[in-house]
Parts: sequence; structure tokens; C-alpha cells
Amino acid sequence: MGDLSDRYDPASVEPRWYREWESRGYFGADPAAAKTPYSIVIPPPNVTGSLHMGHALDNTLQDILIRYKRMDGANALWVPGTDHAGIATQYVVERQLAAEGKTKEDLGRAAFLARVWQWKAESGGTIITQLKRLGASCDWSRERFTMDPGLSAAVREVFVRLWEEGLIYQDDYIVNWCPRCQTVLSDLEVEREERDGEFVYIRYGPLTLGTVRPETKLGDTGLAVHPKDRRYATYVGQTLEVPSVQGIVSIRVVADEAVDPAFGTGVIKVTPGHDPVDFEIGRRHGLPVRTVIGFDGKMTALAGPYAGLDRFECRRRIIEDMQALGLVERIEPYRHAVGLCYRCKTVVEPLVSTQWYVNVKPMAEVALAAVRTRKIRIVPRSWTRTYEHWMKNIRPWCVSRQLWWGHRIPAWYCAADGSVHVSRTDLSACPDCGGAVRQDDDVLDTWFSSGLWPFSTLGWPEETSDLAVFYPTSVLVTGYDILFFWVARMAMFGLRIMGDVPFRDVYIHTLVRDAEGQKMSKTKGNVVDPLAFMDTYGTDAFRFTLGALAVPGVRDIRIAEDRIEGYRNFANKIWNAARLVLANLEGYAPERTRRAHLGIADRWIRSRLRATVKATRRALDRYRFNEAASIVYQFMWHEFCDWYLEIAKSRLYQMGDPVARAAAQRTAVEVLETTLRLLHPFMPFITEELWQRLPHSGESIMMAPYPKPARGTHDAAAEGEMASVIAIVGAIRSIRSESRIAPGVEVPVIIRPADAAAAARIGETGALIASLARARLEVVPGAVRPPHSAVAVTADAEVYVGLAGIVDLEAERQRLAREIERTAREVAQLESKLGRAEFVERAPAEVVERERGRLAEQHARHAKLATSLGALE
RNA sequence: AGGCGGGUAGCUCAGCUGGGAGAGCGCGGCCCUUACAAGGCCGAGGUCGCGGGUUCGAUCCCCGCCCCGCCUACCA
Repeated sequence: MGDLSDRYDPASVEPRWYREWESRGYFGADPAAAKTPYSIVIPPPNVTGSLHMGHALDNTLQDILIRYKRMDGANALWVPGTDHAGIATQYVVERQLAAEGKTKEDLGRAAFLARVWQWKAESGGTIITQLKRLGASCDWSRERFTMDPGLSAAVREVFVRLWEEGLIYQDDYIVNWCPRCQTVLSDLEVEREERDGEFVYIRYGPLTLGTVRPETKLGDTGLAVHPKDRRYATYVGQTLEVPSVQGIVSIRVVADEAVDPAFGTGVIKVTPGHDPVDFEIGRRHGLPVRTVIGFDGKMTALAGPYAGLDRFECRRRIIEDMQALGLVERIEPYRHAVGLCYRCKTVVEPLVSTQWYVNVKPMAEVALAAVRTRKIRIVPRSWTRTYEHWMKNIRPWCVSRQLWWGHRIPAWYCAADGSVHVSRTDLSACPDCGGAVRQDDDVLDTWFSSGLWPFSTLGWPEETSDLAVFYPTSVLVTGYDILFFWVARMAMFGLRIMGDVPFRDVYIHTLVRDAEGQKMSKTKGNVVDPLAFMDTYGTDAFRFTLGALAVPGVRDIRIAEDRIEGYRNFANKIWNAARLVLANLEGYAPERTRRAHLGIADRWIRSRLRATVKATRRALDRYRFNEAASIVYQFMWHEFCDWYLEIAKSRLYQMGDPVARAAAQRTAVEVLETTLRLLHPFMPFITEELWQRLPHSGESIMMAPYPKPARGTHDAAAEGEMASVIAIVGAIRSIRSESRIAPGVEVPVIIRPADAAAAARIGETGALIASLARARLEVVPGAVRPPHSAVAVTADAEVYVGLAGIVDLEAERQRLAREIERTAREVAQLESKLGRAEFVERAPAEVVERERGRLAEQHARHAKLATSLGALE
């Protein structure tokens, strides 16, 4: 085939094959198929988002697994889909409106939602197209969206059930409020950031206390000290009349364990309306909530003269006013953590309001047990601790959001009798009194619907065959950043609703950082676009890079461009190896060759292939993507290309010896074809393109069987002989290189085998050695070093390279001296080790034996080299 | 504060149950040898953070320390 260019051009191959696979229906799974099910649900990306590095890694790994299992005979299903991403999507559309000078209130709820749906229609296809570009073999006929009718029905069903079971309830509680987004945030949605602030010591009559939030003083309804703090015992229970910016105020002193007597003055002010700890203290002691900061982040009417001020402006003003009144004892600089909205980074305001909660505690216990009993296996296992810690300390999950985009809470309020009704169907009248009802304005936290993803996508609450066959899913692949947000919630919901784990394995991978190890973010401007990498280096090279970087561990990986370039070169290497093979297939007739015709190299590469197949499968089975990648890489490049093809070339060109040629052809084709299948999950496109051109059976590599270790191909003898060849050839090449012998010049070489067995081996492989080392070879048992020759010693031979007229005596002396020194060090080390009685007595016999063998070998080597050096004169 | 993880070749990192220190890139030398210069061959380069301990033997296990990350947290 002379029509292959000498460079692999991904752009001309990739789109063609993806279309082909898709149109032939290879991605689809059939629940009725009589095969072992293997299923994955995609972590749904934001519907209006675009592919970033994290997605690329996540989905490449999933595709590797699903392609591997599909080839390996499983009924493989990969369910794709997208998430409505409530707050994120709403935020984007709100910004679009702002650019037009409008707000969502200007549009009203219905029109705003229409606008979001429109935006979804416009941009929702982007990420799907990009996933296809990546080669993701998802079953697109099963694509889902969290706000599809079916999935919305699942959300409502779960909400109602949990309500009926008393696990969902409403509560007046202190929440994390984002004054900018105008919504409550779950604890997980609040980011912590260290900031410099001021610690202000304020006088409260006889007591002094420190605070970083003096403006909340206006909402104080108590003071608290530790119950065992003797300093303040006399004040506990008293109501103090203290001067303040609002005149004399009455304030009660309570004793509470939450106070740390060693911090500050040991006295705290209690502001139940604006601090979570204070809220709890207030509840314990019956202190009233006094809300002085509103949902807009401004001071309320209760703040008296400060009403209407921004909370931070109020802080400055109140400090000044207190200083004027002599109420400030001192101010110290103070660094502390503030809570920020994960979306817009606005400082979160703790506020009391009515919200919907899920009592996750009982579900968490079950989900915790599932991991402990290994019904869910977390890989790598180190994440189980983190998971356990979180599950054990879990608090009620606030699920209502004051947003418009999302699943509206299925609760209706009756204006007439004040009753609340949670219902599977929309209500138009109060079931109790028939009065008018109004649905709750809020929507559910995005993670509520994604928590149902493993079963809602398979059709639940309908009893579908998909659900019966593919649930629980086989593995969930995701980054550690959403272990709590998502993985833990799926575990809880799956066990509660389905009565079974949502997935058997969870493979947690790391995050992708830039080359400097920085987290990628739009604001930092260091976001690298995976599409650009695919354009420049090809999708296969990019995927292979991600696979090779996917180390089991918690250390984040850096995307390094030179690495991708290296694997681009790898793709090119494969391409050219295939070119060589394809160009020499004329008259290929595998049925006419027999095992007996196979040469050493043929047997060797087949034996190595077997080991490679075994190791690759083992690595993939354990989610060691990097190992699998490196094993195949090593084999393909450094064994198949560097040695086998180099050796096979001469036979492939040898039209005069059809038997030898056929054996080489057959081996080259079979090994290459198998390696392509082995590589396919990592590099789907190039492997398909080449596989199609090679002799093969079946219509596509992606539906061909994944290689299994071929029986009868393990060949210790051939591996031993090739190891000997490689060592001798390496020794000769090394001498050639150091002695500056031009590559074209043939050198005379005399080989002295170490023993009869070695002589036999080298007798078999002599011609091979000669051609690989460009040598005129003589095998002479008991040979002495000829004059003007350089010497090398391998495990089973002494090698004399004749350098008459070329050899530089002094250079050779130095080379030998270095070699001898190295060997002597080795010998000394081994001798001291073996000289210790404890080692010989207590180490396992095989270890001692191996060390003895090595010593003998090095000893002999040392002696031979020393002799040679002596003979140099 | 607690938890987790990292410190191995110039750079980025592997090193799975303790027993010969590896890869890629980079670097130096020689080669455009008809599959591939996105290539071939040869080579240099490491006190495995520091100090103890366990062990016949430690990059690996234990303790302490020094740096660097990350996550969780109601010290106002």
C-alpha cells in the first residue's frame, strides 16, 4: 500500500470513523442481549457548558473502560446526558439580560424560563458535539437531561416519598445566604477564604468582648460565657443594662459550652440572627432572633439609624460611633476565614429563613455502611476515609433554592387554612378546604436531581428493562471535587430509593491543572482548551496522554504539552510501523506458514505480546490507566518497532525465501493487529484506520474481541535467546559508538561463548547479531582476545570487536577501566551482602540464590575484563 | 485546629504486597541506513527532604522534624 503518507494525519481520519461507528449503531446497547451487562452513567456536564480538561480526562477514562468491556464481550452501556445546573445556568442568562439592561424580574418567571430554555436549545449541543469529537462511544439514543419530563417525574416522586417518610421537612433555620444571587446556599456551596480583618474589643458594661463583625452588634440578644469560667460566673443569668450605640440596652448573660474561654476575653456576644453558632446558642437558651441585615445585604429597619446601609459600610460607621462613645477598648488586626458564594464570590450572610431540608442522617448511615462493607468500592481506596468523615459528620441538607431555573418544589400553600401540601400531581385547590393554593416559589438544589441520575436515566420510576439489566451501574468515574456534592448523594438516594447501591465501583480521579500546577480558571486566564490540543496533536494522542497521566492517587496532574507531543509521535510511530508491514504483504498467505517456520524473533515477539496482553488487562481491571498505557507503549515502540520489525525487515524484503518471508509477514501482521486491538480503547481512531487496512476479520476494530493471552505463545527459550542477542548487539553498538565507527562500516567480531549452552544459543542467533550490529561474526569457543580489539562482556559471551587500524589504545584502556571499576563496585556490594550471615540465614532462599547468581556473573565479568585490560599491551 | 497527600535524574512524574533506582521530555555524541528526523543508535545524570527506629535488608513500614499543596471546621 503505497497510498499512506509518511505522517499520520488525524484530521483526515477521525471524523470519518466516528460517523461510521455511530451510523452502524455500535454505541447502542440492548437490554435483551445475552451478555454480561456493564454500564456507566456519565457525570452530566452543565448543559450550556463546553468541554474543559476535566471533562476530557473524565470521559476519556470512561470511554477507555467502556470500549475495553464492549470489545471484551460485555453488554456495554454508557448513558450520556447533561445537567440543568440551576444556579450556574441561571447566572449566565441573568448576565446576558444584564447586558441588555434587563433583569429577570423585568421578564417575569415564565418569560425568563423560556429564555433559559432558548439558551439551552442554542448552546446545549456544544458539549455533546465535543464529546463526540473526543471519541466518546456513548449510547446517544439514551441521552438524558435532568429536566426531561421523565427525570422531572423521578425528582417529584423522590421528593414526595421522602416527605411522606418524614425525611423532608421545612424549618426556620440559619442558612448561608448569597445577597447577590438572592438564594440560599448549601454548606458545600460556601467557599472559605482567609481574609484580613479587624478584631474589635467592645465594652458591654462590665464585660468586654471581641468580634470581627461589630455591625451584628445591633442584632445581639445575649452574651455568653463558658459554664466553667469562674471569671464570669457571677454574671450568668443576669440581665445587664449596657450603654450602646442605640442607647442603653438590656442583655442577658448565658453559659454555653460553645464558648472557648481561652479565646479572646472568653465572652461572646450572641447574635442568633446572623451567626450559625449564635443561632444554636440562642435556641438552647431561648434568646430571640433579631434580624438587622436583610436579604439584600443592607441593614434593616431594626438597625435604627443604620437602616439602609450596606453591611460593610455599617461596620465602618458603627466602629467610629462606638469609638466616639468610648465603647471600643482596642482593635487588633485579625486574619480569619470568611464564607463566599462559590458562584459569585460574594461574602455569604448567615440569615434565618424558612427552607426545605432533607434529613440525610439515616441515609448517610446506610451509604457509609455500603462503603465499609465494600458493596461500593472506592478506588483509590484512600478516598474512603474522606468519604467516611463526611458521612459521619453530615448535617441536614438544605435543598430549596430561591432560583427560577430548576425543579420547582412540589409543595402548595393554602391561603385560606394555611396548610401545606406536597403532591405528586399539581394542585389547583386545597385538598382540605378547597381554597386557593399557591405553589412554593423555590426550586430544588441541582444536586437533588443529579443524585438520582444512575436510576432516573434508566427510566425510574417506570419499571424499565434498562433498569432491570443495567442497575446498579458497574463503575462511576469522576473527579474528587464532587465526591460529596454528587457521589455521596447518589449513594444515599440509590440505597434509599432503589434499595441497592447505584454503582459497584467508584473511580475517583484527580483534577487537571495547568503546566505550572495552577488550578485552571477563567478568571486566571490559564484555561487550556482540549479542543485545541485535539486539533494540534490529534485526538488519539490527546487521549493517550490523559490515560498515561491518570495515576491512581490524589495528586493532581499537570497537563504538559511536550507530553502530548511525545504521544503524537507515538501515533506516528504506529502509523509507520503499519506502513512497513502493509508495504510488504504481497503474496501474504498465512495458511501456508506453520509454527515450525517461525524464527527466534517471531517466537520472541509473540511471547512478549502474550505478556503485554496479560499485563495490560490486569492494569485496566484495576483502573491503572497509566500502567496500561505505558505497557502498551513500551511494547509497541521498544519491542515491536525497535527490535522485531528491524529484524523482520530483512526477511520481509527477501522475495527469494518465501517460507521465511511468510513467517515474518504472518507474525508482523498478527502481532500488529493484536496490538492495535489492545490499544484501541486508548486510541480509537488510528487503530481503526490501520486495522481496516490490515488483514482482519469483522467489520470494525471496536467490535472485535479484546486480546486475550494467546495459549502456547509463552516461550521462555525464545525470550532467553533474544535477551542474549539484545545484550550482545548492545555491547557491540556501544563499542562502535564510543570508537567512532561509521554506521555503514562492517566490523569483524569474535564471540567467545561462556559455555556450551551459550555456544548453542549464539550459533542459532549469530546471523541475527551480525546483521543488527553490522558485524562479520565468528563464534570461537575459547578464543583469546585478538590484538587491536575492543572487548565487552555479556552474561553469556565475551565479545571482541576488531578495530585494526582504528582502535585508539588509550581510549580503549580508559573505557575498560571504567567498566572494570563499575563491575568491581557491584561485586563488592554483593560480596558484603552475601558475607553477612544474617542475610544468608534469614532472607528467603530465592533472594539469596538470585544474589549469588548475580555475584557469580559480575565476578566472571570482572575477571574477563581485567584479563582483557592486561592483554591490551 | 483536624484530616489527607506530596518532597525520587535539569523538568514533569512512575515505582503495585520491603530484596537489582525507572519513564517521558530535556541534555551530549554519531547517523537523512528505502516504515518513521514527529526517526535510529550510543551516552551523561540521582546522599530517593532531614534525623532516628524496626528489619538480615528500607525510596517503600513506624516515630519526630523541615518545607509544599489540598480538603474539612461554628474559635466569635
